[in-house]
Amino acid sequence: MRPIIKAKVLRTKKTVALARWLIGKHLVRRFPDGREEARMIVETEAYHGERDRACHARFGRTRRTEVMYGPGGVWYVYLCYGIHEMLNLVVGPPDSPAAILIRGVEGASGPGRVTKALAINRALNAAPATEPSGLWIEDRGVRWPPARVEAGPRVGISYAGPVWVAKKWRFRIKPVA
DNA sequence: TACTCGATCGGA
DNA sequence: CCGATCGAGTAA
Repeated sequence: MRPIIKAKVLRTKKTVALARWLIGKHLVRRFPDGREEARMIVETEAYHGERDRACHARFGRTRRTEVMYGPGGVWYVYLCYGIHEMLNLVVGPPDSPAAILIRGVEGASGPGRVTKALAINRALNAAPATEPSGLWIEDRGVRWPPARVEAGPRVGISYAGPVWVAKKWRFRIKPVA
């Protein structure tokens, strides 16, 4: 059996805790030609609820954010700056819009690079992340000590205002100094 | 319909 | 520092 993460975990744990928990898990991609590639997640960011002024759900329920209002365990993929596809994992129970941006995996630092490296685009929006279809997550047993995971402010959200910029909802494995 | 601006990146 | 490049969201 593949160690695929369960949807229940993604719907019950809190958003920020899940963003931290996701570090060390593996993002597994099955390309259209059947080939598979797995990369460890090394950087994430949490976006939680309509109150979070940095979250797309701050405008409420719209065509784009609809997927975030469904149950956790599916992908939310959107286009940013007209160029970059951004990969997010929807988490939480229904009607609780929240998502985690995958900002980095082994060999690809930056959300735009992650999707480019694994050929991910909006065709995967709303697709399940908890079964071996096109893209899913596995727990392959990697455990990083808390001291190796750094929490810091989210990137590129200055429009959200100081209160939300200050939240340390970005997680990444510390570079080996 | 006419704006504005973005959860970024690569090049100058 | 700046341009790319397009669609979501707002205002009208």
